[in-house]
Amino acid sequence: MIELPDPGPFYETVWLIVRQIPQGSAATYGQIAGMIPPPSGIDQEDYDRLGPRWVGDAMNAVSRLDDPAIPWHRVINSKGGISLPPDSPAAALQRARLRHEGILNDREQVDLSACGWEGPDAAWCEAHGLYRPRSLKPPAPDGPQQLSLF
DNA sequence: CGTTTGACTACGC
DNA sequence: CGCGTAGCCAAAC
Repeated sequence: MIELPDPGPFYETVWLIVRQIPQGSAATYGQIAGMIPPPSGIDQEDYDRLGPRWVGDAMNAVSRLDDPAIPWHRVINSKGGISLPPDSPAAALQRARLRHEGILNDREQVDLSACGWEGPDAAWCEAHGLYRPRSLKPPAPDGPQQLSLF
């Protein structure tokens, strides 16, 4: 099934991470990139800029592999939206899967503050030489916010 | 083998 | 808050 000659360690690492995203959660390209140390020879500064795009490349490659073990649909952009061309079949599939998991709101976006992935546990990250991801949820300046409903 | 494009983001209006 | 832009590398053409 895998026809790509050698996707490279970076892609493999991306796929490894994406496999950890649980049903009902979503991660962003930048978030995933931020978990991976810069490939050798790449400045941190450059990597911050390019990493998210490479993650996108890895997702593009995965759709060609069509590996059901990699929940690529749970990877979205920093705005909580789908980055595929809206009219493409792949986008339709992603929308359908996200909707099926109940995390796509009426504006066809994922509320990252509610469904944003918090990442694997620290032990897992350390075991794989990865960083813990930054949280996608809004900063809590002073402990858990009281939900002021009234 | 040169050109074009893109599954990104941060930033400015 | 939505839309346009720059920057930048690797794939895809």
